[in-house]
Amino acid sequence: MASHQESPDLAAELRMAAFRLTRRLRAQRAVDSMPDGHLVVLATLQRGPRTLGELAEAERVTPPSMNRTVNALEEAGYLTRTPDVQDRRKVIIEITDAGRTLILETQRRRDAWLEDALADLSPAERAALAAAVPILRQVADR
Amino acid sequence: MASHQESPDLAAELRMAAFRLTRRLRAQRAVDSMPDGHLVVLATLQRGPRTLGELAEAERVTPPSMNRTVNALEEAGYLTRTPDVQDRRKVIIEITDAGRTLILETQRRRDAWLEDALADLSPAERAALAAAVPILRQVADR
DNA sequence: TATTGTTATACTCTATAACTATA
DNA sequence: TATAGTTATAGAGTATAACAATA
Repeated sequence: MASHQESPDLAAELRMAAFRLTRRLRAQRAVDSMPDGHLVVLATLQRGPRTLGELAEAERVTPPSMNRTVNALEEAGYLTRTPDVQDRRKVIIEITDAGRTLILETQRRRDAWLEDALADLSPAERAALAAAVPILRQVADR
Repeated sequence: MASHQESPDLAAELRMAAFRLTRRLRAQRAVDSMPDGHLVVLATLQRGPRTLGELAEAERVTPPSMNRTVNALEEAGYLTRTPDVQDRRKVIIEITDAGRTLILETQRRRDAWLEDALADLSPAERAALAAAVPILRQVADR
């Protein structure tokens, strides 16, 4: 049936495994009431300031929708808005220290759960995962 | 600092790779207007009939919320409700042929995208992924 | 009296359309 | 006239509280 594949169902099995894993990871949050979408925005801002439009495009969400998310995060003190001096139509959105702390705490919790799980594996199994990670990234980024 | 780990950031890297991959996969749907939660319910029903409470618990959602989802899927013809003859408080929810078709089509599309991506890899890379899949599943199910 | 499912109602997140300010 | 951001409004999805039917 399948021609070149070592496992005919590699795609299906990889899909299911990835969905299950992220589902478990998603459940680990620093602030349980905070929606996942908000955390993703903060994670993006951690890599540098963005305009509203850039954030909206990065999350594949409409500008009004992103505006609401940004409003909530601004009110909570996790980011700041500053008008762009070059083009005053634009607004520069930057993460605050509180936002950075929140992100780090969230990632720490998620990784703590995952590290626990990985610690139960044999060294060979961990090596197999480590070998797979760059390939997974390559597939996801293609 | 890290003691036993081959890559100190294996957990963080695996987390990011898994999130990216599922994000891409989630974008592939058979019916674009259908919410992801609805598809997951149908996927559960594909493994056999369930009561409303079982579905709600499986998705970690409240019964009223699941009821709305089930209403929508029933109206669309993707599942049926039948009273339980043993315990008439219960309702047996079963997937229809239309629902099965929808699920298969969705999985086919998602896997088609993934299979395309996997086809670009070398046999060694595919083998590395195939070796990682059961370990990923073990981690996710722990 | 407890359990299963459902209805009523409110809140959150997202979208489209319309508006303001700037280029 | 076009663009960046915002406001107004509406449509999903989920939650809590209250209710009906059955055990």
